[in-house]
Amino acid sequence: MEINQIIDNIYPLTSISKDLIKASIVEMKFPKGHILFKANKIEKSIYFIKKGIARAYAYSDDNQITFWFGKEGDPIVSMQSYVNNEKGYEDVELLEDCELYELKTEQLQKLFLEDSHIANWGRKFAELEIIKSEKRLISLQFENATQRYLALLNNYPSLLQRVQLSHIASYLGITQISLSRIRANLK
Amino acid sequence: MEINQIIDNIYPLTSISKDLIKASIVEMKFPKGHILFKANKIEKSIYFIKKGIARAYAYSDDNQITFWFGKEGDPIVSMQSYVNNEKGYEDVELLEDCELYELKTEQLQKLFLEDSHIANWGRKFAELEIIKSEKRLISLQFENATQRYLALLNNYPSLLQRVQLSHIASYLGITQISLSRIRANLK
DNA sequence: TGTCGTTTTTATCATTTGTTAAATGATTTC
DNA sequence: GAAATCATTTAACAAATGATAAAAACGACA
Repeated sequence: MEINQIIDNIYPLTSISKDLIKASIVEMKFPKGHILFKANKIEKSIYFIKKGIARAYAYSDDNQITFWFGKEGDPIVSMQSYVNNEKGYEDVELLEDCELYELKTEQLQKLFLEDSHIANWGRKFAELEIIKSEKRLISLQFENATQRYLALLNNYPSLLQRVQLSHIASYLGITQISLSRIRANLK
Repeated sequence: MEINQIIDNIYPLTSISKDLIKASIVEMKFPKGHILFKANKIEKSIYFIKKGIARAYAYSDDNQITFWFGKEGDPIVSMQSYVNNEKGYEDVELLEDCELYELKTEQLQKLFLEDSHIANWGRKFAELEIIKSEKRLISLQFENATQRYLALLNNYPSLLQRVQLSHIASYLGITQISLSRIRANLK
């Protein structure tokens, strides 16, 4: 997805303000498997996915637990870094060859203070992330694993073709074996 | 908690901007048991808790499931209404006699467009809500019920004295009976 | 204090999910 | 195309949680 559309989908901006954001954006390519964010590090940039797919995970004991997937158009953000300038707890791994738009947090923070439209764009950006997070939370608390699996496929039909089941199981909060059982029961 | 402190804790504002927000705020009192938000309704206001405690819940089949607690200093927001001007899915019930600060969303939206400092305040407000939501999500996905119970008590020591165990169990994503077992095992 | 209604705990059994191990399938590499 | 590696499924048993019912504890209040 192109950067103009990504920016506009968040909040409509005049072309002047949009150009200010775009002037701070650099396009980058990374291969499948690249680790974009490392846990326990303050991330200095946020990204938008032009092409490809990514996951965020953290460790619980020795297990990687995936808690986020991002696809074309989605932002990649370590919220702890972005909001509080603190170390994040997650790795972000690219699951396909990716084309990304990089935006340095420091530059964005400057724009927030210099341009009130961009401040409102940043507000909307955060608000939309809350909605996503809240939906996911409700899904985890209200639905059982089977319902969550079906809902995920519904929201994201190509996920099965693009991502290993072990990552999906982990995202759903169950073991891969349990997901296998669920899939077997659905047949 | 007083409104000045609540506003400042989110993002520091000049007294001019802060006064603009405060001019739109009305203090209100409601008795224990009052239903502040009703599901399937567009909520026109957000609130801040001066004194008291509240919970948000939604129905799953016939069961109320509590997914949020708010105490002194916390905002009460139906995010679907606040962000998208759409119907919320939750009721909010006051669990004690409450003193609240009411802020009409429409007035706040105006302030966002008129005052860039307030726009940044609104951005920070949203960003802090993301952090809360993300922490809760991680807790639900990474921790078992016992760990979640202990973490909740840790973050919120007075909760046990102020809220029924049935609400806490529901918030933890387990039945009250299961919470009883967990508590018995901890002794 | 004693009763009533509500909240919390305990007990029993069924169901779901986790754990470990092994078998099957799919993909890569030489 | 055979071997090696990785992903997925199946099986058997253990542990955690849910459902239902009943008992115990607690609180409000006459």
